[in-house]
Amino acid sequence: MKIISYNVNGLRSALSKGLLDWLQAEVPDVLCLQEIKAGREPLDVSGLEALGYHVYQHPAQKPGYSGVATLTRQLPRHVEVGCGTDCYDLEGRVLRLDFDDFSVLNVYMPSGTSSPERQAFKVEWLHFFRRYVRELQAAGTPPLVIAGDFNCCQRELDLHNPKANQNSPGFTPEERQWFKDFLADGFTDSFRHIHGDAPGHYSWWTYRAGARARNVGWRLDHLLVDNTLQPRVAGAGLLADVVHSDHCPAYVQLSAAS
Amino acid sequence: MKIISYNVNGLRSALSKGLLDWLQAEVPDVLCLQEIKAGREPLDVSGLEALGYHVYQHPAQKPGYSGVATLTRQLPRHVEVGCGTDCYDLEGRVLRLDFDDFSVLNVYMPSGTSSPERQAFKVEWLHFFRRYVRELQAAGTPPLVIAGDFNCCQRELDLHNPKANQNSPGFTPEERQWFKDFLADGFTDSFRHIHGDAPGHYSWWTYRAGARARNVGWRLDHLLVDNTLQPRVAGAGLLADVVHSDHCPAYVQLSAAS
DNA sequence: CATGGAATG
DNA sequence: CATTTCATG
Repeated sequence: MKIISYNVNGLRSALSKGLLDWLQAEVPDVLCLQEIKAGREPLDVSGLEALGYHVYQHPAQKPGYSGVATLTRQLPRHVEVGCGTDCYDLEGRVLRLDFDDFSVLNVYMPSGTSSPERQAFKVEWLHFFRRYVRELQAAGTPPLVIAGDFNCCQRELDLHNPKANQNSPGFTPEERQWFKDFLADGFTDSFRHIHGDAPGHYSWWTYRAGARARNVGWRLDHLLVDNTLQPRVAGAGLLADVVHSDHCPAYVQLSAAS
Repeated sequence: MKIISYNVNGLRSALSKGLLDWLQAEVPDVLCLQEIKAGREPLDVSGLEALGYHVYQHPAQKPGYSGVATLTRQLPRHVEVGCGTDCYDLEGRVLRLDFDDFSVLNVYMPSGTSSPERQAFKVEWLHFFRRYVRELQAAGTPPLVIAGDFNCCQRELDLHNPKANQNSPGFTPEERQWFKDFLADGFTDSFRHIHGDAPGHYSWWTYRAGARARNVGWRLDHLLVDNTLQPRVAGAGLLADVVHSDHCPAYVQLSAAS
């Protein structure tokens, strides 16, 4: 059971760069896409469906902005679009697919880089999201795999230049603490579980100044699993040579339920 | 003395498609450009200057919109930027270079295709322009060569489909009458002077539906010369195989003053 | 259909 | 630096 999270920076753009060929070779069971950037017309997902996927979408209200989609080979037993709070759902950030023994929560967290107002919005979102996840657990949702672009990371080894970014959106003390607390609520960072303290593994590089070629990046894309699923984590990693976007895909491999 | 009028649909775009190479081969004495689409920063014209041209510009106020520029090998004895009426000059439509024995008036006339309001604005402009040219003549300006994108034409043989466009902006009865009156004021259409009633010669083709390959076009770009210059018109034509834009260049060749 | 800008990342 | 939509032609 392979689950991939991939911020595609425009699904149409990624498709034009060969996303389908990659998908056909990779064959994930579940693929969580962020920043699909749907327009006013619904996206044409026939190519994805032709590869055997059921496609669920949560586009933003604003054309060309944000939006998530989840693809799955197996039919989910329930699909939940959005999180029930308008100010977030208008931006198309959350999509949950429940399966028998786990649930995949696809999330695109806000970026704080465009303005202090958006950074404040992001921090509010983070606290909302933590509460929201607790509510899902209390409501009996199957154990969660949270797959998405978190737009933040926790540890110094999660970005190339931690010193210069102590107060940059995505690595503020507040966000780092939030991430720590979130994990302490009962989640495992599948990448660190498999790779320990391995440095230099990133999932996003700015397009500017040849950053990707120099591996000047951040690990912003995460697959967090409920601790009850931790024994099933058979593999995890980043597919840094996949280049349809300024992000690369992140994956987790789950062994069958025992 | 070769004078060219060319609506480049974005000077940066045209430069990226090899405008300099063409210019170097063509070597006009004066080149009138329309729709330069300057941004907020001044356009980089160093490549044009390196070919030995003095470059004069009249950009629009709005970045990326309209704007004209005139290039000349010889220094003009006077340069007049704009026409002195704000509502037109904010759109960067007029630039005059006076030489000893003639004057080159570079003009980009408004398009009426985007709305009825803009068509009304265009018709007002046409009447203003006719008066303006009369005033120039009365003020002792040297005999005019009016070079530009007129965004209209007069005769049925100036567009591929006159029947279907009887009321289209650019070929309304009002505009056709205006054109006739304008010529009657003392101007010669250099193209018709040389080519008579030759059909199928156009200077603009919509980018849509492969119109240029099928020569479904309009002759919108004109070099009108003061009738006193008519004896000097040694050649005129359209360079339809020059493809930096949805327009092609139009030229007139003047023999030396006798 | 193409340009150049804007907002967003 | 790249994506998308927008106004304009």
